[in-house]
Amino acid sequence: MADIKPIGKALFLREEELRRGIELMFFAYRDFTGEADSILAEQNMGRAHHRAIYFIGRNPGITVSELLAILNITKQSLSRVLSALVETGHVEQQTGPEDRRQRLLYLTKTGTELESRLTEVQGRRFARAYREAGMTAVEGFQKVLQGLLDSETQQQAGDVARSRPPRGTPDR
Amino acid sequence: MADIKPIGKALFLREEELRRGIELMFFAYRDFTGEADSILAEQNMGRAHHRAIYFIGRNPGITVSELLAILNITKQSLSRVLSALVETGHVEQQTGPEDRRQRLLYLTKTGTELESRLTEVQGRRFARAYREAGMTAVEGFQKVLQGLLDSETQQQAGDVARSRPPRGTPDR
DNA sequence: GGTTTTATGTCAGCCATGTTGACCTTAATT
DNA sequence: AATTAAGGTCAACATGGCTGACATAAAACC
Repeated sequence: MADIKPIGKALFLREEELRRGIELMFFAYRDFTGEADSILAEQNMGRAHHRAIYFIGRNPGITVSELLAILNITKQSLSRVLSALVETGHVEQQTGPEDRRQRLLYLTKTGTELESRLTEVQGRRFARAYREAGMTAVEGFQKVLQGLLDSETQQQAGDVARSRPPRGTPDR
Repeated sequence: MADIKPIGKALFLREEELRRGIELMFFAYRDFTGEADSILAEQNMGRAHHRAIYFIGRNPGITVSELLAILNITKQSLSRVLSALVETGHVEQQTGPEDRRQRLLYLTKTGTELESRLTEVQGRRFARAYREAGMTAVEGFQKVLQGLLDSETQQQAGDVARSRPPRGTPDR
């Protein structure tokens, strides 16, 4: 910001810098999801299952509507995945105690185990990257990713991080 | 690294920090690709087309094999997309001058225009995020994303950034 | 010079995951 | 009693991965 450079070169640098970001995002996201994808494939699941499991694990007792709001997909798409997860015993649905139309979602033991395994491999990757890059870099990383979000997402993303008060545990 | 904290809390913080990273990656990637996806949808294209266009634009004269190595998909998947792009006049294939089995890939004028448009929207998003976050943050961002890559990808990603010597322009 | 390897293409079919649209049920709210 | 909200279901379609099988042309090798 402080230095004044010849406009031509500044623009060139800027474009290169931006392209570098675009490419890094592509490669990093691919590799970041790759390991989890392999584990999921063993269980005949895909990324969609992973996302559902992840956010249910993060927000026990979340409603379908709330989950839809996080994932930004149609209820039909989510429904397919949820049915499969209930079928395979990874997710449990409980009728809402106050509003009985709602189905509150919880991970079962199996679901929790899978979630841990998946989060662990992804966590390891982050732990390595964070360790190598150092604390300052991590702050910058988070700051930039925050800035890449749509403004509507910035709300949500914060909410997830702040973690809704979980709606009780399923009585079993 | 330097500070010694009660193990319990340190682990809790660590896990929260890692989950924050995982979630930010998910949301940021989704929003980052969202705008481009809309533009592509207008033209009846998807992300796969975008990736091909992007990397051909970045490496004029790239061979199908090289492109496959970057994208990490099967030749059948790429072939489908490339055929479509040739059909719609976004990409041109030229038989390799030295090895005539190769088809060197180039963007046409139309292809270049689309590439610019797509890179521009994504670039704008990055430019905003970079500007808001500041130079130090950007460095950290790049460092962490680098660290998230598979080691094989680290090579490639560097190569793309360093940009192969382009193989001539198509003679028209 | 004949064999093997490489680059590429093509056809067919499968699967996961997104979409839209239509329609239904149940229950809370007004 | 009527409306709204939560949720499900069915059907159909598109995209973009995948595998497997097979074809062709040319380079490279022995």
